[in-house]
Amino acid sequence: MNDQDRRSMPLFSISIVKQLTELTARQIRYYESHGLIHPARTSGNQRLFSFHDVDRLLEMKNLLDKGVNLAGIKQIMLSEQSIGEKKEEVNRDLTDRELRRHLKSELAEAAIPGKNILRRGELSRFFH
DNA sequence: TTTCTAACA
DNA sequence: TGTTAGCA
Repeated sequence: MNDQDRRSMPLFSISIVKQLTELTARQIRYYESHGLIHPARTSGNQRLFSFHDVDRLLEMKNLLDKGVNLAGIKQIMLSEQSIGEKKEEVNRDLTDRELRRHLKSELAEAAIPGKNILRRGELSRFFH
């Protein structure tokens, strides 16, 4: 089993996620209804969150504390997804120089206190 | 007992 | 977003 499988493994009930993220159940469900997270479901229709879901929620919480609204968060999360895809796509056949150019344009596109994304480590190694 | 959906004095 | 109602 690889890291991706582990990160996307549905493990936590909403009560656990509430404690981990300090968000209310109402908020967590609301964000799901807006497509920001995609928790799995038990046979009884109860949500099961993965590390990946929790991670996204934590990032959203940080943005919320910085005054970003739901619409802004949606864009950030979406652009972060495209960054991940771009990274894989780019790592295959482009030079390091071009990789940086792509990532910077993505961040500029996000046009947000992108420091949050950088601080999480995902991209920090590309900006020394 | 906990979570779910829907709806609003 | 909070909160409540009625289920599963």
